[in-house]
Amino acid sequence: MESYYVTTPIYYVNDEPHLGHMYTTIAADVLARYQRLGGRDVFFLTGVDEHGQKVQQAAEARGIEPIALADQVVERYQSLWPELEISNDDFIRTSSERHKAGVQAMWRRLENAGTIYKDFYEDWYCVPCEAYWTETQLKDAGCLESGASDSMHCPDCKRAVEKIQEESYFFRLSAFQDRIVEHIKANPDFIAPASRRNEVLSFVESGLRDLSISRTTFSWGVPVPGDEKHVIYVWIDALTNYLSALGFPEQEQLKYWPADVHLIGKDILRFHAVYWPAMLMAADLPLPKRIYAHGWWTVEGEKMSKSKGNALRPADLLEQYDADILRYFLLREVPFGQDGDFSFTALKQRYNSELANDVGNLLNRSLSMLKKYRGGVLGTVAEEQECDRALIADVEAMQREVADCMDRQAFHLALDRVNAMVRHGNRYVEDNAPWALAKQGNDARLDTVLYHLVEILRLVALQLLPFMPGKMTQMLSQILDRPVQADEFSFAADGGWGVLEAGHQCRKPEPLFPRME
RNA sequence: GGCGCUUUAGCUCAGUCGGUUAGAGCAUCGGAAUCAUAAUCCGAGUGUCCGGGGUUCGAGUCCCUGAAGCGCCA
Repeated sequence: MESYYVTTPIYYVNDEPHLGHMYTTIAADVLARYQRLGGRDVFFLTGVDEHGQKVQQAAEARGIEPIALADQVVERYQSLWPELEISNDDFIRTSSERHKAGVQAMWRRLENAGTIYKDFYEDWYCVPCEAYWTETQLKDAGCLESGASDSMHCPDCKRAVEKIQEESYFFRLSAFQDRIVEHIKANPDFIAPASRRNEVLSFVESGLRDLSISRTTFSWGVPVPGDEKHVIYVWIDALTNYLSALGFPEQEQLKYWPADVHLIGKDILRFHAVYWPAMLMAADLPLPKRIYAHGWWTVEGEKMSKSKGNALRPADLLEQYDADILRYFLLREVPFGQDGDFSFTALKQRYNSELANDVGNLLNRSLSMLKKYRGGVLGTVAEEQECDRALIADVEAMQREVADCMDRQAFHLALDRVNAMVRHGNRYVEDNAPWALAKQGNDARLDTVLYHLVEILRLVALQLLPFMPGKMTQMLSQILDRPVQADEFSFAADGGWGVLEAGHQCRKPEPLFPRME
């Protein structure tokens, strides 16, 4: 069976779960569910990054061990994901033994390949503030006292900062510049969306500098093999999660590697599109097939921030809306890859027009008529007319086009295509006016029309199942008249036209998406 | 400062290789229908395709230039 490996980033435990984490993880889940329906052997990974100075300091400030702090935040993620119907196959923690083994193995591979060397890392340090600043940060903040780089001052307290030198291991990133450029050029879909690809390309072409990959200033992390006063810095530690979760290095044959897609936020694009491929090249491992950087959400037109206090908390959203509604809105409202705005009026508008009025009402009116005119039982299909054939052709086109969209992570277009199918269904009802057929006693035509309606509803539900697993299992329950599970379906067994048979009984409908007032 | 992107209907956006009358959804207005969650369907549109210049038989599309907004890098 063909495999499919999709990942989210590992989320940093210094931060509570927010809308951004929720967004990436839902997108990954929809891909995973869609591929499972398509019969692929799916591995969907998410997890947390627990290491680093910030977590160590936050733990110290609270007088607890870093692992205790991490445990608390991990619990927040692990309890949130099921509420959002996230179907991840694994959850990787960087503090786990299997991850440490993977990271240290990666280090040794890089070392054996001759791509690691020891040198000194330079930084600026403000003694009173106990804060480290990079030269770039200071220059950006305009902290040059006399315009010369040896007279920097601290952006916070404005006092002079001193240059410190720290022993550090380096990775020869510069040696991979040409190969990375070649790879990006030879694989147009490697980095998506295209605008990000261009950014990365110009960044790499402008010249790569070697990367500092260890620290001695904190200890909460994976020790460098053979030099325990060094801790492996975030790049190698975090990125290697995608392999350690698969059993690297124990498993020589990594079943799911290379990943089909790493979903990431645009803030970590460079690490995934440049550092990670270089590391994999050095370690002589295949590169992921695609890295997709999605955009940011604003809330009611404003940037989310702690100081404004307008950050949307997933738990609060879930009190107001079904997980399915949030999943649908997030993926429908904004093209994946672009920034978007989360507004409650937009959510309500989309919900009412697309889910309540179009999908929900088509289900309701169709099953109501079936109940009213035929006791809920499907009849046999008589002679098909042109409009019936057009409807079937449209369903089949929808299935192909949605598949194409999902291959490109174009969620909003996939949903738009399904909505077009639903509109076609509503048009079909008007064109055929089953109530008139019932009045005329034209049973043969009435049965044919009702059958076509129920079949397209079933196939529409199947396409929407990855997006709204809860609502769509309800929809399928109404159609199939039995309790169903999302994972019992597949495109192979259920995706064809005509699976429902004459004599099949459907349920009396209940509104699936009640209108929001 | 360098590189790149964007600018199209009231709003959000699509528009392939230069080719008939520039499209979709939402919102608005008019009509039809009564199966349905007052949902649905049909119809009507409205356009300085950011400005200016150029290439061409022909430009939303290609080239030059200006403006505004944004991204990455420095």
